[in-house]
Amino acid sequence: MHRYRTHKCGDLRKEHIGQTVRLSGWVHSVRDHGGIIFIDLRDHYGLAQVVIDPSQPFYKGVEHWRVESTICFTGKVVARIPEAVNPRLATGGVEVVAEAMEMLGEAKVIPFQVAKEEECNETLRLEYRFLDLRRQSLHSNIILRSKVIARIRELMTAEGFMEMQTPILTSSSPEGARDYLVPSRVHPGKFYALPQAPQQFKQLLMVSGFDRYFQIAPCFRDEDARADRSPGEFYQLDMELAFATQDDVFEVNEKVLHQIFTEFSGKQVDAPPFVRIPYREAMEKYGSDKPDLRNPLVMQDCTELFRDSPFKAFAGVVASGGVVRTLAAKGCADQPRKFFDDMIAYAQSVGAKGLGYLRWTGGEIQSPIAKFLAPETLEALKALGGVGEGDVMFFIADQKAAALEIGGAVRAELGRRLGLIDPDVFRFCWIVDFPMFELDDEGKVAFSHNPFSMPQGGMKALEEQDPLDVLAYQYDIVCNGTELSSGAVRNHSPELMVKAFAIAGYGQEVVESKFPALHRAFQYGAPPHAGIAPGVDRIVMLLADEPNIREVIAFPMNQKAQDLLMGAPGTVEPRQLRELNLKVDLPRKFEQAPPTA
RNA sequence: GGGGGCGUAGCUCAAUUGGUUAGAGCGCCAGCCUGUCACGCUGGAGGUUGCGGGUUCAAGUCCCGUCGUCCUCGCCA
Repeated sequence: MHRYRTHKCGDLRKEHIGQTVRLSGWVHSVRDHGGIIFIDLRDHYGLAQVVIDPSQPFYKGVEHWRVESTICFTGKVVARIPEAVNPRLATGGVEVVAEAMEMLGEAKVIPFQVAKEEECNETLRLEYRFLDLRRQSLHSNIILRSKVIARIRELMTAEGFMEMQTPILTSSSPEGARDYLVPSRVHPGKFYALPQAPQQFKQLLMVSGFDRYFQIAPCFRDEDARADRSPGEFYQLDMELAFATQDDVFEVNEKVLHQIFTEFSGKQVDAPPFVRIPYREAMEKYGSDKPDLRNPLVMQDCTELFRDSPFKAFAGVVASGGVVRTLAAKGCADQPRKFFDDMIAYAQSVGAKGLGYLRWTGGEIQSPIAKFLAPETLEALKALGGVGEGDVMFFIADQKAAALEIGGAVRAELGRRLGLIDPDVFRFCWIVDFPMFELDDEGKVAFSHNPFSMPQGGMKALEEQDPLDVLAYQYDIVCNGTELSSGAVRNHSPELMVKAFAIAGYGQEVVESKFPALHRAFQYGAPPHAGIAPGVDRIVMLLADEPNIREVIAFPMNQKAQDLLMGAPGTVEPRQLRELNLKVDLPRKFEQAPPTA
């Protein structure tokens, strides 16, 4: 008989009746009836009920076992009497009558319950992550993550992609997020950087003649956390395709993502091809470059209807170069006054000066602004919004960029409050045609996304167009309002690269010194190539229906980028610093070494 | 770095306008109980109300500061 187990706890069925089995697992719950004790023994696979009779020599000790201890039982599988069958348990038809037991690992009193999943403060959960991971919801999220990644590997391989590794210790890149740095012992004063993404390596693999690359790639960025952004590190399904167009990238991703989302959720998933929305159109209609398409509301322009309006609040905005945008919400005219007051307060909280509205209810128009509007204006608005009795139109007047942003926020809030978001579907879209350049804070032309993207129109566009009008073959994929990834057709021409950098204010020497590998490689026969890198954590988050990314990561850091279980980051020995030729020079605030976790 | 929420027993939470000895459920400890499966019943222990200061006859409650945590803005080529 195996030292620890002949079966898994979740295995036992009626067919095992009569067999002597050995099980090992955690004490999930103890039900002590004085004359008989029931123990639910739990492992990764399930629960089994073990019965301990008072005649057993170990009976006395069992009463004092703490839950979450690990124990090995040997005993006979018997059928439960009909009244004692538990239909909620896969193993509920049988139980194990213990004949021998061995304590494998005793548990202290646990700081929060594992068997009963009640809310618990997150600091404690992170300090005792190994206990939290035993709990069913987190445990099953991590199982889901493993299955999703395994399936992604199968699907990508079937599409002809090769999984390849790229370095973790690499060089710091000048653009993008802050790097995590690793000091070099061999080269005093020099540093490696952890890759923010394997971007340049995967492009080099294309130049190296590999045709289709993918990797479940760790990415390291020293940026502050959000609910959907884990600090420090995260994983991408990184991929790159040689001799490929934007459509080739879309086709593969639509196929793989549709398959994954269909297989691992009960929700309805958009069928390929996914909707493609130009960036500027997305901003105009949804006020966002990651619209949630489950929300049916769409912004419309009604600036001209207010240009000469007696409603000075709006006409004044228009006269000063601003715009008026409207959102038509069907069937919410009978919402209570509080609803409209709350919407106005919400709009103001996101920067609006106000929020106008028209309600078609009781055969008339109820609105604080209706009296300022001519009958023909009201008719024109009604026609524009396609509204009628029972409907409402909301209005935002501001300078264009602000109006779009506020309108986007109001659109999302209306969707939430009015229950317009179908929770049982995954709606995908591609946002395409991002601008190549934008103005930075100082009003200078800068890359708006990725300096490696191919400008649409090539050299001719770079030479002849206003840089701010040049579009890039740059795209995002969005699911239910979550940005899963950015990608691009890459700029594989050294001349185009130098020209693009020149427009952003960098000389050729900058390209050569900051991106020596790509600049050199592209001069020796580079294939046109394109790629993308959907976020694995976010995919699993959507599939698990979790609002927080930590719920799909086994060992996440807290918002301040600390690992409370391992105590990272921590101090190191002076010897280690000397070896690296490093001296720590703390700001006054930290002169007393902060206590480590 | 900025804004907001939260911080009361091991855990989750309650405590009227500032007013008696800060309570409950779960957990823990002890006892009882032979068919439970969130077992049940009885009893018990457990509190610097995050920390420091202030206002007040009186502070968990109000004010100031500080720390922790979460959400968010900045940031995320």
